[in-house]
Amino acid sequence: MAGARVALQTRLEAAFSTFEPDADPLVRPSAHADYQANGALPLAKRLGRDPRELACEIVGSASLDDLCERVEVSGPGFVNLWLSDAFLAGSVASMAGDERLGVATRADPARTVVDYSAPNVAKEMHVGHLRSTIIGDALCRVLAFLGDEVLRENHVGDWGTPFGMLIEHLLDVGEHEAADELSVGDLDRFYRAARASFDADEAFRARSRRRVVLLQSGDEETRRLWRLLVAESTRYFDEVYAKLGVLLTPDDIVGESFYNPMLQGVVDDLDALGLLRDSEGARCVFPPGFTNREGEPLPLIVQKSDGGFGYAATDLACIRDRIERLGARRILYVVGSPQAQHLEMCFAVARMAGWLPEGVEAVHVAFGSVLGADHKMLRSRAGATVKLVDLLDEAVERARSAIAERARPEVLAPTGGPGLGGAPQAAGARAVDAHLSRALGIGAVKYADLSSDRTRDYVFDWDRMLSFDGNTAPYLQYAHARIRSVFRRAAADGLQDRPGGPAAPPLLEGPADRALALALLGFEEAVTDTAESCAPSRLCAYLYDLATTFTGFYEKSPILRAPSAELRRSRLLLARLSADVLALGLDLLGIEAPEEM
RNA sequence: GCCCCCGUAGCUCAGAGGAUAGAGCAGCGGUUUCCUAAACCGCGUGCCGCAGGUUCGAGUCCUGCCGGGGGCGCCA
Repeated sequence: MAGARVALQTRLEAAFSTFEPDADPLVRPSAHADYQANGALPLAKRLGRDPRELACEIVGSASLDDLCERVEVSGPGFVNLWLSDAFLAGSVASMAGDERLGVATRADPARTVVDYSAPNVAKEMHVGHLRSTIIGDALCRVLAFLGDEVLRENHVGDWGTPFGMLIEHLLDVGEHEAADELSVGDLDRFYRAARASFDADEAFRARSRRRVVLLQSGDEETRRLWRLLVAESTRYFDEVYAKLGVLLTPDDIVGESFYNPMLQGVVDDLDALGLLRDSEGARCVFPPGFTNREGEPLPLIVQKSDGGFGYAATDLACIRDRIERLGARRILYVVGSPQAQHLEMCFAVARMAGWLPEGVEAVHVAFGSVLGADHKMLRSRAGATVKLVDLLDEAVERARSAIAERARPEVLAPTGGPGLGGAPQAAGARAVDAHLSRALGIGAVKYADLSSDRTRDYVFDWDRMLSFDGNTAPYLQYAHARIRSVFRRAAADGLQDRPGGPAAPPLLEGPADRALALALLGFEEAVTDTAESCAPSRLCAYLYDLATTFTGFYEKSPILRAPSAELRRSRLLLARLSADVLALGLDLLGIEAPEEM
C-alpha cells in the first residue's frame, strides 16, 4: 500500500502525461483541502495555455473517483483534492492490519555502510560524539526498516603517533593500575597525564617515538600493550552505548588500524595512476576545484614528508575497502560539518582513482555543533569539554526528579523502606521507576538532537528538551502512554478492541476522527522521506504532528464512552494505530516508548 | 584573502518554487462531576539579514553585500 499523497500523485501523473510526458503534478498537503496539486501552473506556462482551463481539463481526464470525494480547481489553477472517507477508512484499515503499518520495503534495497560515532581509544567520549552516534543510529534503524542491508561501521581512532605516548604512559602507571583507570572511565586523566609526560620529559618523548616505531613494525609485546588499551576502551564505549541505547556493538568496530596494511597499496596505486605529485616533500593528489588561501591547488596529502601516512590515506583505503570488500552501494559518513572539505576531497580523489565508481554513492551526512546557553560550543562550568557519560547521567537524573515532582503515585516504584539495603533516600524524595527515568532522560537528549535540522548548530537546553510541551520526546512518550492507558482501561472493562481477522474500516464521523486518519496515512512517506534526505528531523516533525492531531481527537472524540459500540470500535482502531505508529516511529529514532507514565 | 554552512516572532525552531509564512516556549486568561491536567482551549506578534535578479508566483533558486560560525599541507 502507498500513502495517500503517493496514490494521488500516481493517478495525476497519468492525467498530466497525456498533456506532456513526465509532467509532475506536484501534489502537496494543503491548508485549503486535504491535498493540492500545483503542477498545472508550470505546465500551462510550458504549453502556452491558460492555466485554469488546463487544470480543468486535467481534472476532467483524471481518474480520481475512488480516491476523492471532491476535486476542485481553485485560484489561478490549483487543484484542490479531498479524499473520500471510504478511501481514507479503507487505507487506515489495511494499515492497521499490517505489521509494518503500511510501510513497504524498498523495491531496490541497497547495501549501505553507515559510518558513525568514531570515538578515540584512550580518550573520553564527549558531546561531539553524541550527535554522530545518535543521528547515525537513527539512520541505521530507518534504513534497515526499509529493507536496506545496513553495515554499521564504527571507525574508531585506534592508531597513530599518540599511541607511542599512551603505551609508554601505560607502562609507567603499571598495566593493572592503568586497566583499572581505563575501565572506570577516567580516560581524560589518563590521556592528559600521558600528554603531560610527553610535553615535559625529553626521555619520555624519545621512548614514545621508539614505541611508535615498534608498534608499526609489529613488535609482539608492543602490540599486546596496544591491544590492552583498545580492549579497555572498547569495553568503555560499550558501556556508553548501552547507556545511550544504540545498536553499536564491539563487532561494528573497524578501527583505523585495520586499514594500516592497505596504505602502501593506496599510495602505490595512486602513483601508478599518475595522480601523485610531490609537494614540499609530501606525496599529494590535487583534485580539481579545491584551492588554498593563496588560490593555489589544494593537496590531499596521502604520504607525509617523513614517510608516514596521513589520515587521507586511511580514509581512501577505507572507501576502497567498503566498496571492494563489503560491496557497499552507498556510504554515509555521519561526521561533523567542519570535515566537509576533507571528505569532499577524499571522495573526489576516490572517483579519480576509479575506486568510487558511478552508481556508488558517498554522502557526507554533516551536522552542526552542540552549543551551550551562551551560543558557544558546549562546555562544562569549569570550561572543559563535557563528558558524554556525565551528560547522560544528568539527563536521567533530571528526568527522575521531574517525574518525582509531577508523576501520579502509581508510576512511582514501591519504596523499599529503610534497612533493606537500598540507598537511603533524601527526605521527601519518592522512589521513581529507574527504567522510566532512563527512557525519558535519554529519549529527551536523543530527540532534542534528532528533531532539529542536523546541518545547523543547536542549543542544548535541559528545560526545553525535558518539557512535556512542544516538540519533545516526553510529549510524544506521554501521548503514547496515554493511548495505552485507554486500552488498559478497556481491558479492565472487558472490552476487546481487536477482534481477530482484518480490521473493519473506521467510521470517520466528525473532523477530529477524519483528521487523525489522514495524519496516520502520512507515516510511510515520513519514513521514506527521512531515509532519502538522511534527516531524522522529518520523522520527528511527522510524529509531533501526529501526536498533536491525536490529542485533538482525544479531546473531542470520546473513545470508550463513544455513543455507539460501532463508533467505539472505530475509535479504538484509530487510537490503537496512533499508538503503534508513535511507538514504531520513536523506535526508528532509537527512543523508547514506555507503556505507562 | 578564498571556500563551506547558517541569518524566519522577544527566545528555541518548522517551513516540498505555490494561495493569508507556522509551531512550541515565555506572557495573559480559561478548562478536571469526563478514557492520564505530565494535557487541552483562547489572546499577540514578523522590513523571512540587506539589495538586485530569474519566475505567472521567491522565506525557498541565482548574484552581490552585511552579520555569525567553521575550514583552508603533512593532527584525525
